[in-house]
Amino acid sequence: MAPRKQRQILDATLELLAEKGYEGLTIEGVAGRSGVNKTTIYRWWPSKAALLGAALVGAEALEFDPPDTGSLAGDLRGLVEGVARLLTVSPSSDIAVAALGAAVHDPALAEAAKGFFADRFAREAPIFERARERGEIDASADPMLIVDLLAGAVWLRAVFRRLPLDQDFTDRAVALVLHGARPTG
Amino acid sequence: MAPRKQRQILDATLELLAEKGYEGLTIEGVAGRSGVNKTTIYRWWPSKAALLGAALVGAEALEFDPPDTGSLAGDLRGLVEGVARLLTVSPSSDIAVAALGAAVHDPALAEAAKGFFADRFAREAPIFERARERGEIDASADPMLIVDLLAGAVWLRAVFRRLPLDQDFTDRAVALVLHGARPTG
Amino acid sequence: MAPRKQRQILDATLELLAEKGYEGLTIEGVAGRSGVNKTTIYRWWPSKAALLGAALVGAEALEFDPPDTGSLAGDLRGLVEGVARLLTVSPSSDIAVAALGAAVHDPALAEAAKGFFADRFAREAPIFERARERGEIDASADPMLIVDLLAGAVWLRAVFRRLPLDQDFTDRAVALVLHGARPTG
Amino acid sequence: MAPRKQRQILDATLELLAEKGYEGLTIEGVAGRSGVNKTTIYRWWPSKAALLGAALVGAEALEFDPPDTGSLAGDLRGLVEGVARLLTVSPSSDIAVAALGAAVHDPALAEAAKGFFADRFAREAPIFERARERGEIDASADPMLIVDLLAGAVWLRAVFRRLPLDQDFTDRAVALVLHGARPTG
DNA sequence: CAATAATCGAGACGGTACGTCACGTCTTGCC
DNA sequence: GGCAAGACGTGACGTACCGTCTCGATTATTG
Repeated sequence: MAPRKQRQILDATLELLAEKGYEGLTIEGVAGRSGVNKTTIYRWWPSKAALLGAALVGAEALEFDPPDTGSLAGDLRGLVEGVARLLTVSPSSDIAVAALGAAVHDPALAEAAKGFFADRFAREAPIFERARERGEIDASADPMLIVDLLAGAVWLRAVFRRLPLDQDFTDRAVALVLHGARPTG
Repeated sequence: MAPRKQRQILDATLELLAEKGYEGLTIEGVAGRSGVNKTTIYRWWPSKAALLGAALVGAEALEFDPPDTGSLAGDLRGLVEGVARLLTVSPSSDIAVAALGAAVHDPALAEAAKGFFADRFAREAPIFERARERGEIDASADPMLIVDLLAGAVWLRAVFRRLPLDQDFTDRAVALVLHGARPTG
Repeated sequence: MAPRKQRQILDATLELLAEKGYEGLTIEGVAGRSGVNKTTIYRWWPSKAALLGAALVGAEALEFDPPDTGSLAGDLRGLVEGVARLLTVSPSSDIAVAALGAAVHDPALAEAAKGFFADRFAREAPIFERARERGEIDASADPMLIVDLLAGAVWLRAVFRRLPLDQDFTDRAVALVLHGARPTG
Repeated sequence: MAPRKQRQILDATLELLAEKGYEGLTIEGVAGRSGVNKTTIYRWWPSKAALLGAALVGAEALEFDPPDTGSLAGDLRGLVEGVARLLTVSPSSDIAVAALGAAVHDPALAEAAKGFFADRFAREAPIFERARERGEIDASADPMLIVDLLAGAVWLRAVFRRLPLDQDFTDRAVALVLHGARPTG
């Protein structure tokens, strides 16, 4: 009913992904690393993407604790720093960037990515509830838009522009978005 | 001095990328499609990534005309719509998304992506110069931050969240950023 | 534990060797002819030479029945004729000549050739034992020298000089060697 | 009317043959070694075999001085030793063995080999004329048979059996052949 | 001494085979 | 039921040489 060797297989999957990237991640490699026969992997996961998808569920590296600093500005800074860390500091960056990059090519991973972002947002939402209670934003503000603007910019800079993401970037980005989202009147 | 069959090869490369994605793009496939021998391709480009990098240079699908509507709001809406179109409408989306996704895995393509974004930004900069002359933003505004926030959010939604990018999204995103970047006082 | 397609592969190898010679013998050709995949061949034999070596073991064309005519002269004539046939009559000549020619270039085949000649000599030795018992040669005669002189001359004429090997040659060669090896006193 | 770079090309051909054997001898390699363009070689020799054939003509390593010791026995010993040296001592062995081995596979080289042996025999014939004058053999003796027996045995042992060719072998072989060829009565 | 050949270098190409890697499938038998 | 072991077909990889072609550049020689 359930693969006895699941743990070893999924662990090896993430290790190899972090070490060699998505293209270097092979079923045979996972089999070798985890000391399991190749056919065993195929019995449970139909493809590399499915295997990786399963491995990512519950990957500690992608764990995420939403900040709660007492102010929206602080929380948003925390968010940006968290995303920046996720995308630039090993080993989470190896896993996250490779997996998200692969999601572009593969429907199964795309679905996983969608779930990942949905789940994340559910955990980020309280930040905005608290902010609304504190009067830092008004009801019409769009929390998902705000996090997408910030996280998107971080992705773009970290992955595509390959620019360093320093304190200054965080401050400016959060300030701009915050300013744009502050309550009218 | 120069590959005689360059045009055919690079054209076939982009076609196959659009049709089958990055993983489905093979040198042998390009050779077959372009009516050229495999060795001829290897003579000029050392890898799939290098070949794709070369093909992307001057790819019409990635052409980009910065908007000039007379107002910063209009220009930014134009930008967002342009990026959204690039990432969601075939065939440019097939090419752009696959290529950017692959840039995550490959240094050569990462470099190409960096160049692509740098070049794009150079063409977007005049938008902000005009806005400054019109007094829509002040000197301290950071144009690259603005475009990264907007383009990043578009990428996130189009590629990772797989959400539709409608008129409403454009308006809200531009409004927020514009509001946050408007001149103080 | 053992290649399931061994028979088909080795058969095809000998066929192609006979048809196209050693240089025309290719792994891909053998794969095609035997209806087997190239990788399957490489799984079991590391090189063309090793494959051919394996194919030659037990090749019917190289089978050899030592003559037993009742006299040394007759047996030696039988030997010479046998070698001449081996080296001049299809298909054994195609196989034997090509394989021996290739042994010159390849250590693995050289080893196979060595074994072939050693094995042959073991089967020829009884001829000389019988001759000794009959008093046709004395104890000091060197059987291997005798067969090497005869077989060597056949090789030289058949392969290098491309001279016909007729009855007359056989008679003269055997007579000379026999005369030289006859018991003293 | 004649290739200007002939010397360099043919020299390089023999060098490479000696170094890497026949299979390792490539037109591109010869071009590289001799500092000549590949097309220049193809302009003058249609194939590797033709090139090698040309290179072998006048190869010093194959030079041959027929012995003249004053007795047939001595001359034959000289012959055997000469052939043994040719086939076992570098660099002549590298060239001769490789070339003769390749002659098995290629008509052009086979022709060259034929010429080589014919030429050699023409130079060996005087040995037997002198022997006849001295009364060491009678008119019916067949010189070519004698040299083929001896040279053939040397080839067999040196190349196929990989046996050492010592003084003893020479003595025994010559004695046997000589004894068999001595004048009757 | 220039005109005119012969000879060569260079660059680009299609083509065959190489030997390798990873894929995904199947069968058999152990635990 | 889960797994290991082994054999296999398949596609693509990146490489080495093959043999050919075109176009200029360089030599000789000869008129």
